Amino acid sequence: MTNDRSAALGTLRRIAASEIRLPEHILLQGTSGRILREALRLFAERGFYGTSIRDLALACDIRSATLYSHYPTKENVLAELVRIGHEEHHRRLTEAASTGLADPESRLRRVVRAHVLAHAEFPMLAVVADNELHALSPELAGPVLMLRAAGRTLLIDIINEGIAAGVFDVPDAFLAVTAISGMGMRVANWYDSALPYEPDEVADAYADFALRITKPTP
Amino acid sequence: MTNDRSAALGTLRRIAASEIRLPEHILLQGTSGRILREALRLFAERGFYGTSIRDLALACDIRSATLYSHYPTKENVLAELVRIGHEEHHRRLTEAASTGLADPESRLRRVVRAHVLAHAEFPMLAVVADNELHALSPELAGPVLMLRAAGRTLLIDIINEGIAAGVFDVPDAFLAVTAISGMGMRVANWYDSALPYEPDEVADAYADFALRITKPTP
DNA sequence: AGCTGCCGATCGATCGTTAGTCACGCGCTC
DNA sequence: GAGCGCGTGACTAACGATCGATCGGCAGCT
Repeated sequence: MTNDRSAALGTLRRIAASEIRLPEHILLQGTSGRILREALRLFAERGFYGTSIRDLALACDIRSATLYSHYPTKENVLAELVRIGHEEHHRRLTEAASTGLADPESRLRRVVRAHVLAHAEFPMLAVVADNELHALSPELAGPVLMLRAAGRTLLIDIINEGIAAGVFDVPDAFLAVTAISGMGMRVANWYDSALPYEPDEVADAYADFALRITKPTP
Repeated sequence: MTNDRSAALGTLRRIAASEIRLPEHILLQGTSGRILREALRLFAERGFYGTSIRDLALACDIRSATLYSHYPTKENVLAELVRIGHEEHHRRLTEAASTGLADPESRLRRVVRAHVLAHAEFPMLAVVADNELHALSPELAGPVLMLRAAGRTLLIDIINEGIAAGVFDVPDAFLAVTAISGMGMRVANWYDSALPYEPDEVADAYADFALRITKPTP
């Protein structure tokens, strides 16, 4: 028995969600789109190395060679997904940070909401972008790493700004950032639209948690 | 160029830590121990499917055939690591929950501390146990799933107990549990002993965050 | 001599990728 | 409008490499 990956399927899911979702502005017409969608699902469930070109082709109901009419390599398919995921996440974060009231509390609430919403609305995309990034070569991952750094900086700045203004009081800003961003990232692993929570509710609750963490305790 | 995974190595780490650590009570003598240690590092950095038997053998400075003198299959090596990780985590959690003051606030603080400590002291073990569990066949993963469920129940019970006693006030107990356990799990990905934080400090800070989340706001 | 731990050689299967071919539909010229 | 060239997208077949796993045998020890 050399390789029976399917034996473990359906029992131990790495991600709860089962619906394939991508941002609406991403065009998914034709075979290229179907490949991207099925790759999203398979990479999220089994990982990049756990999915073969033939697995992906089978899911798309095409032959494996046809994949190469649409994407140069398997790695480029992953790179496309990782890029889409990070760009969507970064777009939402920067918009949340720059729109609306400018006080640290309002900004933090909006940014955490956006962070959590992105992970609840696109769980597969978030799981792939977060956990399969390491499978990319440096040249393909480079642009994405800049987006990640920018997002991290954005959150740190808000926290520090709030501390400086006296509206936040947290023992350690770095640890607060890791906690807030970390709990949001994990949402992608457990959230499922079958749960009795709308993404909006989760985002509101987590934004509340973030403010409880950062605001002064009596 | 069929398969050059090493190209992506050293640049995009899935885990910050680089020190191979296992609980002290685990015997690691001889070749079997070296295999387990190197498998821990490789599975944490590249994933189970991203690590070949020959990669593992090379890291241990033995030939791939020798591996099978110590473990029946590659999957069994992973199963052993996943088992150790979950047992250690569960042992710490149950001990924290049952020792010391019995009020919900004290228990929550101790359990979150234990949860975070386990992830900061053994980041590789936590990453493998959390993210590679899906690569196990159902029969090998079964026992571990029970430990996971027990840990989840433990935290939920403490929260609900605190709510019933009136010392906790949280909009939604389930969401609070996902947030608290989620932020702790992510610690394994970013914590590194080279950072200016001791595991104890992180655990204290996160326990503080958990109580800020659960305690009533003024 | 017998046991233990390790290794070289190799198995069949599967990996990512490529080459070559063929059917279809478009816009072109006559 | 008919015939044609051509790009597109799909296919079959196969490549060399690597996969997980197996086997017999050898060296060193008791």
